[in-house]
Amino acid sequence: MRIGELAQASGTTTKTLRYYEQAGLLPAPERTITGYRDYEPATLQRLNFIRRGQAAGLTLAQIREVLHVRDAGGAPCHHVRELLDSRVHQLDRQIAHLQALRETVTELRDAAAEPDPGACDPTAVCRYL
Amino acid sequence: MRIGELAQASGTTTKTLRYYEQAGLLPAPERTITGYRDYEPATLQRLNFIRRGQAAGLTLAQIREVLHVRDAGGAPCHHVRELLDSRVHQLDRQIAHLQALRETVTELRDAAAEPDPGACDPTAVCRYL
DNA sequence: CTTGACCTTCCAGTGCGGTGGAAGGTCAAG
DNA sequence: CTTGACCTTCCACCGCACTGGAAGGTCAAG
Repeated sequence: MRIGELAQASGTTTKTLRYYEQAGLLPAPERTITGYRDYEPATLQRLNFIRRGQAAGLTLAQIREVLHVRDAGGAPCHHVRELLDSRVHQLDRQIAHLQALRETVTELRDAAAEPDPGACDPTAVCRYL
Repeated sequence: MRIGELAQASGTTTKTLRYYEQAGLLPAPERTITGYRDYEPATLQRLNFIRRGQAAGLTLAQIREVLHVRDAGGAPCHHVRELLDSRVHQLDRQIAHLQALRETVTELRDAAAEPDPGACDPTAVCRYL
């Protein structure tokens, strides 16, 4: 299949597919006599995998590592589990951080809800922040 | 005060201070005869405000707007309240999104905790993601 | 034979908040 | 007078995941 076809089938763009190739996420496909990329249908599975990885918040670099393990003939299960595990911990930290921030910002906003411009010191810019 | 002094007093770098000036967050300071930047001490308050804004997750562009309101002689209380309010809503959305993602990723990780490489289809790369 | 959709490569830019480094001027201490 | 810390401008680069556009080749339909 040609690149436009694959792009449509996978819900992405030709630009992105060429970028993935250059970034080592997709292997360089066969070419037609005239130089057009000619993808195997299985590439669609690979792109779906990439999308699932992205949906889980993995970086393309992490996804690429998994793909390379698979391409080298290995079973990346263990590697994937580790990635997911560290991702869960990262999410826990992010969530905790955002929740604490939400507390702080909410307090600031409530304090600013009934402003008293007269009490402000212009050199401090705004006492509500 | 010179730029290095201000950088140390504010806990940032000379690079960042010049960047803030170029970005419109700091006004161009006086210069000594030899061209050195000569900051007023009040600039420290301004930098503290910028840091508080950043700590609340505001972008430099948003902080700049507040500063410009203040520089124009206005009281930015109302503007600040709106910013903080929209920031709270944004945080709510981010937290909800990350929590849902955490659920999904946790499930994936648990499924991958006892892997069965034999059941995998290499063309799908990894069935645990 | 032309039109228009598709493909190719290559280079450059996006947003965000800086950071790095080169080439050169200034200042205080010794 | 020299040394070393500090300052100046300017231009370029970081990560991340693309995106835009120019200049040109290919293909099928009409």
